[in-house]
Amino acid sequence: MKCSIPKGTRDFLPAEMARRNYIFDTIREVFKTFAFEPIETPSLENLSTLMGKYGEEGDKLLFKVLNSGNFMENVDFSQDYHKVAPKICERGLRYDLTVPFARFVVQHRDQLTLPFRRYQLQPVWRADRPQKGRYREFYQCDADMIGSTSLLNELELVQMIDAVFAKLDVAVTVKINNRNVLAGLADHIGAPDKLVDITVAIDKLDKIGLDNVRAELSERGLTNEQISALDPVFALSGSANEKLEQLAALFANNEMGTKGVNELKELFGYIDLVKPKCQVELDLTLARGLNYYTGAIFEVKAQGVSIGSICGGGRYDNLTGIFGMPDISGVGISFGADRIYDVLTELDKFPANLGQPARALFINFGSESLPYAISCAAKLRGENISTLIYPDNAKMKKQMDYANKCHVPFVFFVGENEIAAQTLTVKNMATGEQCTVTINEVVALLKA
RNA sequence: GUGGGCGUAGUUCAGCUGGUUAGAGCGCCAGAUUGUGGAUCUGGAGGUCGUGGGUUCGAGCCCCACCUCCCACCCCA
Repeated sequence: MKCSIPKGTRDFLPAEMARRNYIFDTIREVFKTFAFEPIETPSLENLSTLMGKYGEEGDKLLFKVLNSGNFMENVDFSQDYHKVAPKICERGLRYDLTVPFARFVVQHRDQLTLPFRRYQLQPVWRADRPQKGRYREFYQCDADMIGSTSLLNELELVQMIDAVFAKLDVAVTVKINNRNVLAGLADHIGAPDKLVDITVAIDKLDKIGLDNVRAELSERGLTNEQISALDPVFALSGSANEKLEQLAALFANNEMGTKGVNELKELFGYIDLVKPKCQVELDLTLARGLNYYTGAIFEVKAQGVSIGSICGGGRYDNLTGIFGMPDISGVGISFGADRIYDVLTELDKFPANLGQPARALFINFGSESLPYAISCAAKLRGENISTLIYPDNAKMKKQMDYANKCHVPFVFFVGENEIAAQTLTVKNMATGEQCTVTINEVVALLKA
């Protein structure tokens, strides 16, 4: 039988796991530093929890799970599949970590103290067609704060992004926008109902150019007058604060737009104070498709790597409301671990010493010398030094080869000579140097 | 979901206009005086040519379908 795994999923070899864990550990460390607490939620959610939260496209990309048992019972299969699907699939795999988190907050509200900050590192699934940097199963690393509308939260998210990518040594650009500004814009040109169409089209500006954006806006049902009314927005120039001043003037009589501008002004004011290492910019074309965002929206791109965004997020004012707990605002970000992996690979930014399973390997000289090797190995392990005894009395070359391939830095020879003298002969595999020492000297050497 | 490309030993690839027993490098295994690796040399194993149909006297090569992976669109981490 030929074996395989489903399209868009992957196995991870030890060497890959070492690099992946380096990413997860780095992100987790930063989350903890900012006082976030971990939670986990199930892979499966009730489909009713997930449906309708990600827009039309999102619903299509949800993996739905067929009911157990006789799922055909009492179902009229002659009707449209859109109607049949919810009857035979009551559960689905989670699409992101934010919606399940909103559900979690509502469900456990009695046990949570607001404002609540949680982090969550778990896989999500999307029935998308796989591509570069796009998988059907991938990990998101989310940090969200819920129960506070303070823009200090937004600032801290930017600081966390800055900290993570500084640690990973990746140059990134953080793009920030605000849904209220986009809504204000739609309002400004007299097409408040076209908000989604406007944002989707505008979002492609740097990819397809202004003319094509105009064409797409036209296709999406905007009049030429409405489209030209957007021109002042495309013409904005200068620093973030300068753009915001120009925008404020444009929104003089626009409540929604003014709210967005004021929020952005406050946030950029905070950001100026903390002076992040990464590049932070106001990008009025940033839209983000997830339609539960209501305030700030973020997106992070690695400089010099074309792989899409590696981190994204925003504020959602009423996600918990859908589950029966209104007026709770939350804001959060999600790091895409798999894309970050691809970026680090492309940039060759992984530390060289990852994936070293053992610090020490004992050559097996056969049963006579085994008791001594076992006790020496136990001593090293007791000192938290990862140690291996070669399991078989194989040829020396084979054992040395093995040490080489596994990148074991120190190989130990404990045969009859060493046993007689109660010493160990240790070889540094990188330099080839070899010396005979006592077990205590070994511990000091390997811990160094 | 739409469009395009790829698929030959473990791996990276070769394979001429369809024509006998499908090749190479790397890797693997075994040797080169049985307590010393990364070098070299010698020998060896290993392929239902992605899967299933079809065309043909004959198919790795041509045609069709399916699958995988990759690329673009859509959308997104």
